[in-house]
Amino acid sequence: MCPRPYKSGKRQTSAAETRVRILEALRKLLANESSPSELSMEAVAREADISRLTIYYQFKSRSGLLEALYDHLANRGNMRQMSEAFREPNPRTALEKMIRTFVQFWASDPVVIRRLRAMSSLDTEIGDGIRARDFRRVYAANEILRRMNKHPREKTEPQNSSVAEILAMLTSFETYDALSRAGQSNDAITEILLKLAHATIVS
Amino acid sequence: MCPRPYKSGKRQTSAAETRVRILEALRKLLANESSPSELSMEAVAREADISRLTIYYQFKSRSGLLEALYDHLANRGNMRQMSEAFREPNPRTALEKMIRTFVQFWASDPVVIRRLRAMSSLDTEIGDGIRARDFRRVYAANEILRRMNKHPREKTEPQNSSVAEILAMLTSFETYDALSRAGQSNDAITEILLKLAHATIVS
DNA sequence: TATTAATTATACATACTGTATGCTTAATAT
DNA sequence: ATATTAAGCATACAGTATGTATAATTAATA
Repeated sequence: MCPRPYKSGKRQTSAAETRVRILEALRKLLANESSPSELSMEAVAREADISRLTIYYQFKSRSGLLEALYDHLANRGNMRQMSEAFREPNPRTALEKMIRTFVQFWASDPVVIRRLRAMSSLDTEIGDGIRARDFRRVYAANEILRRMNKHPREKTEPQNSSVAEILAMLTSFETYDALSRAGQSNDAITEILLKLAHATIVS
Repeated sequence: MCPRPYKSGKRQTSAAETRVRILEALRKLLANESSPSELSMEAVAREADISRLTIYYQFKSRSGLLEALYDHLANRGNMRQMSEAFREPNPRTALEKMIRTFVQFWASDPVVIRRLRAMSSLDTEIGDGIRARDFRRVYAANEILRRMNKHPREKTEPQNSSVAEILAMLTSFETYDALSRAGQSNDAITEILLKLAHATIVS
């Protein structure tokens, strides 16, 4: 009857390790080209060498598991570099760093990201979380444009208000994926995006 | 024991009508925003007011049904305009017509196309068919570039060989969808793509 | 020593895919 | 006119998936 908090300790650490092991198992299965939609909770549990019910215990549902994977991927890819890009005083350099950061991130695990995003298009639960993260690129681009003074407070010109959205589109996974699947190297993609971004902001 | 061909007649016509009714039912279910992944063969059968087994009879499997939908959508959207773009003698006008054609097509049923493409990313059976159709845009862009004499036989410059792939990326559904979801109108998207395409071919 | 978090085992309800078998009906061929 | 066939449907079944309920186990913590 007495509530005992159990703030932290080995148990929490152990549980966190379990979560990572589950997420890594999921990532491994999704990365396997040969198994496209053979993604069952039981398969993930087998791969992680734990019980199927532990997944439900740690991540409420299938959707919860997949949503957690997106943040896990952001930690694996170097998405922390984005804060570095924001600290960059020169806005043009900031834009360049933003482009390079996202190319590197999308390239870190394209197959997994592609499939995860595909599932999010079919499941609103996951979809909302990913769309919110996608919108951060619009915000980041807007911030950079504001610093360039190319984007004053007055939004009279509709041409200008769409620039951030175009930059967000250019730095999207889908843009990277289309060019990557066409055989372009990551460096080549970066160059292409830098040029297109430049053409966008000077127009 | 005697083989009787049964070439054509009312039965084939009736079967064709059934196929269309099934495809339209599937399209309606996929277009319904509220039902994301509640897409079962039984639901399609109910919507089409036929038996579930008729779907398997007409389209071998679930994958077969979804693959058939893509061609069905191409007929509904005005994809026949692409041949018109090809007959255009002026290559710049041809590129413009290509962009307008695809914007119109993607806009014809974006929710259905998005989900269908998402499923194709998870199912190799459907995925191959859609990737083959996507590649037609690279071919079309290459043809237009060839007519512009911007793309001679010698492929010494890697810069030039990637132009067609960039144009194919710009006319992709994902590019349209990113801009459309950001709130851009179809006309605005067309203008944006025309500018980006222009910036690509003059670089 | 009692309590609790984390994990597991067993079982179950529900739903979906795909196949097998056979039946019906209307169109078609001889 | 009669046999044949395509199209569609009813029932049943096997296999697999998600998610929940219940209870048991183990190790960490109060």
